[in-house]
Amino acid sequence: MALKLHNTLTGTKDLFEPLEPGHAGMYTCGPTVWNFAHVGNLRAFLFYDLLRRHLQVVGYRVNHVMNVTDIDDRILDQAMHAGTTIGDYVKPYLSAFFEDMATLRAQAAEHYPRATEHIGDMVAMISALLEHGHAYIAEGDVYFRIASFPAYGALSRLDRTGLRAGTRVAADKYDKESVSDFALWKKAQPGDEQLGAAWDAPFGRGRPGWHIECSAMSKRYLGDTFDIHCGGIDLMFPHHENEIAQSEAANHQPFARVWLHSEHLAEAGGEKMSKSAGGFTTLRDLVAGGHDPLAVRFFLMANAHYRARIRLSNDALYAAAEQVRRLRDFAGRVRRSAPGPSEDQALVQRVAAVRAGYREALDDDLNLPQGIGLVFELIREANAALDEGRVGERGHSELLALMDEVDAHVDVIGADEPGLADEVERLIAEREAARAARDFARADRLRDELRERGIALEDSKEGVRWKRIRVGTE
RNA sequence: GGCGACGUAGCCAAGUGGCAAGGCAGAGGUCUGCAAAACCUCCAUCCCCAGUUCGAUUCUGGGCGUCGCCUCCA
Repeated sequence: MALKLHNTLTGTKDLFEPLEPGHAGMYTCGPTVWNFAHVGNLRAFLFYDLLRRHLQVVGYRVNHVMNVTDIDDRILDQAMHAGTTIGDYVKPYLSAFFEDMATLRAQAAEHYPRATEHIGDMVAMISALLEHGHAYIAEGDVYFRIASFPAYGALSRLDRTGLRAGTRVAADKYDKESVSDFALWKKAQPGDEQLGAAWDAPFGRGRPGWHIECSAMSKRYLGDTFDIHCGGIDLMFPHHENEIAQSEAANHQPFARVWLHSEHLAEAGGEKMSKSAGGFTTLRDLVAGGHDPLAVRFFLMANAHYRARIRLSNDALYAAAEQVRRLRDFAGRVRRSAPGPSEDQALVQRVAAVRAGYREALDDDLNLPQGIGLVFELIREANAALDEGRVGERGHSELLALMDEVDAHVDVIGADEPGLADEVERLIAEREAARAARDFARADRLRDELRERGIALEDSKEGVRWKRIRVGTE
């Protein structure tokens, strides 16, 4: 079965057909590095990760561009308060972003263009828009003329005539021709020079509006028309709508062919997580709270479908940690077990069926939760078969293949185990000696000590196994 | 006010016009020196009311509830 993706433009799940056979170009709206990314941001970024990984699984060579917005109003405000330049202000948050992505095991994109490094591309595009009457200058600012782009609104299906005669919109600037026209370029303000936030342009010194960066940078790295554009659902309007208008008006070519939007992560109370709405949770908060980053990754990626809203909660995170543990325990068990003498043909067929079902679920608009459900069901059956020695050569290799396929997306199974410290090894040996001497009190004491240090032991016929566990109580 | 989404067990969640995946938590059991892991068993009239249908959780209409977008936002 071929890959189907839910395209916001059509509103349906459509067969994915790339412009160029075997290649997939994707542009994903990245972070604004004015602060740490919150878990809701990270959910979107892990959705991108799932998409790029599955495109690779299907066989595409992926060219993934993820922009970094390093200039916007919030950054300007913060830099001004901090008495520094936007470049310096942004630095720690930029590295924090890459650290978080690494902690969550997100694959690196092929390009991470920064807005401030592509001002020239933006200026060129704005100039083209001005030339063709799609933009106009008003008191030094440049606006996009929405009236010049009749197709505006196709993505979000927003009826602009129903716009509320709003307080905020009207209170904006009234030198715009229409309230919906948006800024492409903002005239330099007195403080902007010190912040390092002003550039020369034929239409006056200033700084870019927010939307233009994505149009300019996607063009630079992927061309006028490209395969996939992703973002959080809140970017659909107006950001993505504006991108389409700018790009298609400037390039006279269709923009992104497929639009994918991921749903929000909500706070425990059910409300959308965002800075303006109050508190927000970062990955660092969760890790400090004792949560395993792998559990966070699994929760954000596999707990629910990307187009379903999810709520962040400790319980959900603990449940995810258990699922990760179960996957890892099972994969480890298969890996270390030698194929048994007898082969349960029914099991072999079951594994093959689950492999196919898993792939089919992912091909169906990246339905990882469904695929994972199939896998867990099989794990129970396979564990039983392993208990009874019914897994032969075929079953063994089928199971290994399945777990590799699962890990190609979730990437929590092969995540490195830290090496066993010499001291821990010594303690295990000591405990074994105590057990052999039937000094169980001493053996249990040693096991408890290790547990307190995050090492859990499992006695089995093949010997003592150890693994890392979450330390402390919740 | 306009547009839209969602409501499945204590919690998270997939899904389908025909006996309701999966995970977590819980109860009982097998195994174990004790544990852990694993396995077995148990745990849902799919928000309410109408309609269409042989049959609806799934389709249609209405209601109630939750949330999102319309304004910076992943």
